[in-house]
Amino acid sequence: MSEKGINAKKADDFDDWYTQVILKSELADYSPVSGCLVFRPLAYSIWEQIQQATDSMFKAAGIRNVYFPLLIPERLLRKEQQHVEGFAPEVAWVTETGETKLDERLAIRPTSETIMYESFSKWIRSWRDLPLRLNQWNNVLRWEFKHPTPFLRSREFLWNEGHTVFATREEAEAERDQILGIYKEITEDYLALPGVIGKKTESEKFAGAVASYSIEHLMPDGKAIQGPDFHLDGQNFARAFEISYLDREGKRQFAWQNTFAITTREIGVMVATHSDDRGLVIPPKVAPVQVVIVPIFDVKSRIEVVDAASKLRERLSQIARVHLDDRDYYTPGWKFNEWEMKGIPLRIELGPRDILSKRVVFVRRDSMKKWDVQSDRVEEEVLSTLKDIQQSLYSKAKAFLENNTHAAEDLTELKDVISRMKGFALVHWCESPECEKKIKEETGAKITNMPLNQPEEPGKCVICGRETGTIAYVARSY
RNA sequence: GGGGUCGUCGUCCAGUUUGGUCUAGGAUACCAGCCUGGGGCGCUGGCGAUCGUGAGUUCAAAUCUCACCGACCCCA
Repeated sequence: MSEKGINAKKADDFDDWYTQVILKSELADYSPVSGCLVFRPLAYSIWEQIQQATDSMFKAAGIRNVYFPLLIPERLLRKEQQHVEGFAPEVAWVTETGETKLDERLAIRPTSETIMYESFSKWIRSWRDLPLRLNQWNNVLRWEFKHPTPFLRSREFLWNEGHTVFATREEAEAERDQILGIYKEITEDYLALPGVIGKKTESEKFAGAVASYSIEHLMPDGKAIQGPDFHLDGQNFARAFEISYLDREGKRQFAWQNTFAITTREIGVMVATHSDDRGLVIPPKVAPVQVVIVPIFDVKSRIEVVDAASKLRERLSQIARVHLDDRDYYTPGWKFNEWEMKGIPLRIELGPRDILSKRVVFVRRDSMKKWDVQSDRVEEEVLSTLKDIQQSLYSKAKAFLENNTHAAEDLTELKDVISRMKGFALVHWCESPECEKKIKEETGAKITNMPLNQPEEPGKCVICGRETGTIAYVARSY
């Protein structure tokens, strides 16, 4: 096989395999700037699917889109103490234009809290102005020091950043489950990616937040990676930016705020989770092309076959995103390999023999199963197959997550779970920073998050043995 | 954060150990033509590289030295 194919095995050499899948499927490419990836059409169209699905759910929830500038004046970035400390090392600055040095340097946004909240403080005057629920789809830049990995850790990435403002703490906190519910639906039902939902620890929470929540995925190499997140900001930013309103009694009150995000990292998690040694496997719901029709013809049958394939495409375009590959300078075998590499969920082959017997050949990408379908049943079979692939990818990933989550009672068991079995350990934890730190030192793993539904019965902290009602997920992570 | 491997046509690699044979070789891709077409098919011809960047050593550097940049791997 030529170098077009992937020559690393997912099971043996995960990192090499991951890089090859991304480059060879033409999802993305490296750029001249380290850590800044080129999203090729395939990756970008997957992102558009994620974006459109998420965006319509946000809109249904009453959230509106805005766009704020890329550049943030330094004085704004410095307004919230913990926020600036959290991001300072990773911020890139614009300091001059042409030959002229700027009076005040401008940060390239690592996130937009500070520039948005400057405006919020002007816009919010009365309880009638609340809630204010805004979102923007954009790019952000964080100059990471760890070495970048395509999609999973890049310096520039694309995301949504939701920024909402409420009159009361209760309303703000109620938004949490709504947003996490949307992210859960996107990750599970669209990307076929299961995860564990929970609260981040104090040391891992977002810079400036009161509490952070996340969906954590498990990668095939047994390491956890943070997915979408949601932050309760309390009144921290409201106080720093003077976002206040007059309540019904005419009293001035600080507002309550939240922020939330899903990023292009999900594309990387999706690739890593579902794909195999042949290349990408894309879940049907986010696949830019769900069905590819490959006509098979020789000189004599060419016109007849392409004509039949075009008619089939017309029919199927009513129910699915379908592409007809009628290029005549590649052989069918060549096309099979290409579309498999690119992860298209379902292939339909149509040749002279099929026309005679009024059938077509189906091949599904996830299982590579091949079977005949009668021509008059094609629509029905396409719909049920796509649905089944979507379901099957999720079930497989879910089983992997469950099979790689183990309870650990003490440090010995924890070490065993982390180093030997990989994946998540579920432990009791006394919530002390000392024990959290010790987990990291002793195992190289960290607390990813704490499940929202905590157990009724208390247990003993995995490190110090003190009684505690808190359980937490621990894993090595990206 | 610490350690390691590597950088040569678009891509993957040989050549570096022992400087001269390199006017840098192969495969693949690409272009033209033929042939084919149910798993990356075959044949002929063609295009394609100031050897990552910069300095140094030398009569002579892809090859030796130093610095920088970048990619990848392992560990925390």
